[in-house]
Amino acid sequence: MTSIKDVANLAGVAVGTVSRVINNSGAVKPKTRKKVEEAIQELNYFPNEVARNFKMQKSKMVALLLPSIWNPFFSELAYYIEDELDREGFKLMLCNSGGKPEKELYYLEMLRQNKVAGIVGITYNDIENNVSNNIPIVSIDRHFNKKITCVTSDNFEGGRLALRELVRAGARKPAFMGSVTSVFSETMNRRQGFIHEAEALGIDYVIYEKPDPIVDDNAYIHEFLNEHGDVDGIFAITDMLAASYIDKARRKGIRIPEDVKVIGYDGIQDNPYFHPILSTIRQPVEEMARMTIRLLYNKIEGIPLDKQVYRIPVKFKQGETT
Amino acid sequence: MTSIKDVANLAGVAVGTVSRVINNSGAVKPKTRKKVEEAIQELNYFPNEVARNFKMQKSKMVALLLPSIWNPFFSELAYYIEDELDREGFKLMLCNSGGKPEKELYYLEMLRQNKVAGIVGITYNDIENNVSNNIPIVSIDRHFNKKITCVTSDNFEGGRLALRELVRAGARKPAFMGSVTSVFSETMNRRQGFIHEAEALGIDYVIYEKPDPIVDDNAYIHEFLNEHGDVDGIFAITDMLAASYIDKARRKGIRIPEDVKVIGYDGIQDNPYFHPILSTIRQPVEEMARMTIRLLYNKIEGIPLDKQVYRIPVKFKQGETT
DNA sequence: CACCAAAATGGAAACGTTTCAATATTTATT
DNA sequence: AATAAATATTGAAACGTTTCCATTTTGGTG
Repeated sequence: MTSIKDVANLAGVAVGTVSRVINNSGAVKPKTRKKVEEAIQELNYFPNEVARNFKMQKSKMVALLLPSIWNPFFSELAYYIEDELDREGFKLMLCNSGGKPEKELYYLEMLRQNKVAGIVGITYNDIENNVSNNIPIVSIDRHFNKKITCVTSDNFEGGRLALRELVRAGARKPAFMGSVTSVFSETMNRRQGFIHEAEALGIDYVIYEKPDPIVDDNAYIHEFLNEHGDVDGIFAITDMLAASYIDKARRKGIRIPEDVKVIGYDGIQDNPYFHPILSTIRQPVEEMARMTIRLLYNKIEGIPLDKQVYRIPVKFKQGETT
Repeated sequence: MTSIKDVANLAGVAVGTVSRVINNSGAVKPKTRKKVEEAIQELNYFPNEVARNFKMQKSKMVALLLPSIWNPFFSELAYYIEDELDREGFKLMLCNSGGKPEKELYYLEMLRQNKVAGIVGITYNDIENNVSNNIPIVSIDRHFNKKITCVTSDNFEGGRLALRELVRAGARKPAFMGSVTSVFSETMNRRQGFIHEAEALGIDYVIYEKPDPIVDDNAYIHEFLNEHGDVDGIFAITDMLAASYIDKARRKGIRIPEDVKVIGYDGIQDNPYFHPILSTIRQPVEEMARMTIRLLYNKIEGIPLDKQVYRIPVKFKQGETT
């Protein structure tokens, strides 16, 4: 492989000069620059980025650590994250943890050894405590402790909005469905917002929490259908849960939205060809992604952040289910 | 940062010895090994992977270059690719090209500078000609020239299968819909298989090709509906096109599958909650992903491959539309 | 105990950059 | 034309590994 030394030789200058040319750093005479550029052309030289990273003791690689890229919410997020990173010449390394703590730790260790510039984490562990060194981290949707910066949609407001929309659509007794047991997850606030708004409006409501996030949705939904025949509105904590509920409810002869209005959370549907088109609280994925990366840049450059948690406003997206 | 030198000092040995310990290479006395391991513990030392990559002149990074991770087909693919890579300690770098040639070239250049171990390409350019150096590449679904290895689903067989299933479901006059203008794309074979089988069975058929892949599906589908009222079976070249067709056909009062049977291609739906559940030719995404990576490993290690194109069998997946 | 082969260890070179102090060259000023 | 100041260039050190040759240590054998 041709190196900076070969270029220097051919151009008849010292390696330092070539370095200054390719980095546009320091002064170099136009004539010299030309010679060097010609040599670069001639030899088809390109700088060895690995050597640079090594010498500089830092890379332009950011890791995205998430449960599964297969999940459409995460893949949309990844899309925008990559786009934003690319604007500053950063590269994206993708790590699927499967949500398994041991895999998260394994990746964290690997990332540290690889001296990545930063990490975007969507994790189930208190990663900050495990990353003993100081790789800049921004977390999405979960905040564990005071040290870690978190970007999230405004879950509380989303919960309030969902309740209001259900009521506006005619629901008299709305229910909250879903699992919020992941203690550090921001999702708990969706429930809190829902409750807060219901009480503010003096509306009768049901909280039907799923005790264990792992357990099968089917049994949970069936049980709900049996126990709460009087509910006429559902706020499901995710779109997937909403879709699953609708499927089962319809099989029981319940009409959506006539009998029961349903609102999800996320806004994963990006085409209008698959039904039901969910009414949902849309997470501002693009904005979250871009903000996450810009905050990470600040951290990488040591610029202090003014907040610990950044909440991005959500919007209601009208579908066919309210 | 603590380096191998610090460990050597603390353990009272030479750096070479420490290196042999952490790499399990060469002989080292149990007693010495113990000393070194203690020092490593004590100092919380971990090897600098960047320095290693530099010294070894190779990294364990594989790049996945694709149009958009947001596309569910690609995100599933990426999921399995990452999983397979991880088994051998390789890492995945994600590059969204947006399908734009200039962006593909830009990324290719960057990957070369970063000395990635290999590339998985889902591209619209004849990348092999642009990657003048010899980074190992495996392409998915497109093969441009004789040099580049390609993994694809068995598109020809998929086309035959689609035709057969439409006929089996009762179609008397099936049509092929979609754009195959991307010359190097393997997708052309879907059409060819469809035609081949129709002629073998002596079935009347329609080829309604979309001339320009960029142009809006809506107009194309409307035109089709006006011109081909007698068609009672559709093989759409992608699931998305199938879903779009179904949406528009139903608005016109056409019943699916009673009036027209529809089969897509891809198998992107992985949950049964959104309708229509498409009958489709399912690409064996997981198998394609794993085979791609294993072929790439061979290329990385210089093991010659026995074929140029690897076709993985497809399966018909019954949905609600046939 | 002396000797030898085998095993273990030491230590320097090399990988391709950037950086910086030292030196050389150019330009401006008188 | 001499000098000072500004500009340009050189070349070596350093980054943290691995590797390989040279040297030392070990253990077994006669």
